[in-house]
Amino acid sequence: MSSTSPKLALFEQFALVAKTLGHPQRLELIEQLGQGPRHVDLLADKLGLPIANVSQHLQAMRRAGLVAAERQGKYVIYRLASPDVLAAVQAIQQVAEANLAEVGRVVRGYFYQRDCLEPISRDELQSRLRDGTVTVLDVRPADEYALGHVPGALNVPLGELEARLSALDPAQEVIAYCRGPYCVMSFEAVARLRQMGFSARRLQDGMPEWAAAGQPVES
Amino acid sequence: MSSTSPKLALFEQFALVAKTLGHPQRLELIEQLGQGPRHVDLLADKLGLPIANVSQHLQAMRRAGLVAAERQGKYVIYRLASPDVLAAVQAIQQVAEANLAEVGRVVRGYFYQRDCLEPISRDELQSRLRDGTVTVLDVRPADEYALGHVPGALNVPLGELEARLSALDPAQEVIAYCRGPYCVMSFEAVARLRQMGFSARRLQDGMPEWAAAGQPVES
DNA sequence: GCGATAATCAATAATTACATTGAATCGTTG
DNA sequence: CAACGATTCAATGTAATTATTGATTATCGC
Repeated sequence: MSSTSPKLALFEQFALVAKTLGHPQRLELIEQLGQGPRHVDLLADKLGLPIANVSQHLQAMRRAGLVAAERQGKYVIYRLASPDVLAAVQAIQQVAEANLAEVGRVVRGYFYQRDCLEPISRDELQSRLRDGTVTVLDVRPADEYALGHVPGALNVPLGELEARLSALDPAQEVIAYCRGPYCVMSFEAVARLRQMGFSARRLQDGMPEWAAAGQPVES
Repeated sequence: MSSTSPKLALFEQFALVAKTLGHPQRLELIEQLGQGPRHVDLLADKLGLPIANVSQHLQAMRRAGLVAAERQGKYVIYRLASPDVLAAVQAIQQVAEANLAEVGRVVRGYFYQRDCLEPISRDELQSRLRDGTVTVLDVRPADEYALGHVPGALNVPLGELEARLSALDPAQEVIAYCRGPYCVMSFEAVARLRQMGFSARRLQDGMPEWAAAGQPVES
């Protein structure tokens, strides 16, 4: 009566995708890969995990159709299999934020407490970039900046923020961004900048989403 | 330097959501709940699983913020925690369909082979319903029809299709729908109707998506 | 209150997922 | 072609998931 065999086969494949997403460090890998293709060593370094472990996670994700790999010289470069992957992760985050009490608590308590202002949208930033009325700050580590950033953005990693304040024009609004909606770095940067008397705001989401939205990337 | 503690806590919650989605029969439960709230017994019956098993799956999903439960008399009624849940499942299905060879094969081979025509969109069906120029067929089992269906739709379960052909006006186009994009029933119905000389098409997706899109539901 | 029905809980055994270790490939570079 | 670096593979023990069973709680109708 109902469809049994092909349907189960499909659902098992869907489940494989979801199950493979169901691991915090694999989500972190996706966050990294969302910023651009990376090789295994670098990813292992970023996550602070043994290389073999990361390699196995990446292979599991490859089997689930989440990432793709390509050999380049002695490196194996991994990248997201398609932009759909980021969309799926975002959809899951949305469910968690809406329905899991703890997530809501952390997000509202730890994140938004430090930033009562609305973030600036990607489109708005684009147009203000053309006008030249903003300073854009990429507060990620230097290597992530090097692999792709918003055109014209200055790379000022969080740790160097205070030391490099003098490079900023106090008259211009500062827009900070980092890895994505659940990365605290841009929140932290905005909070500190405001304390210093700057007019500062966050960019909506972060780098992976900027690239995924088809905005230009400079490297 | 980077955010460690609150971020890991968040990612673990996200992973919990994804991991909980990573089970074929839990996806089936979500498909059922996407059609409307249900109690445990009925769900167990639909899936052909022991009640205790379904109950445990439902509780796991409740812990992950996917479903919500409410006691009504001696029944416990479960429902999707939010429409986001369907969106997340769809995003995962999209990843699977795009990047997993086997899924693409099954979908194209088993499903689309039987339906070379484009499905009709929800909005188009709405407007043609107002004009009265279509017959809408709900080919799901009677009990699922009873719990909510497209206004004006006739309930003709697949098994009874041939027996009830006479009730259809051969001059009108027939639109069939069932549980969703990966349910074969409407494909099957359309194929048989065409063989009988009817002009038949599928509705895009199915009931859960119809309801999730805010379209009217009759019960 | 007493059965009857709906659902959950508790305990188990089987399976699967995971991190870790050290060895084995693969490609480059001297 | 040998040595090296990047990655994968294979094997291990541990932990987490899962289905199943039977017992237990909650609610209704009488």
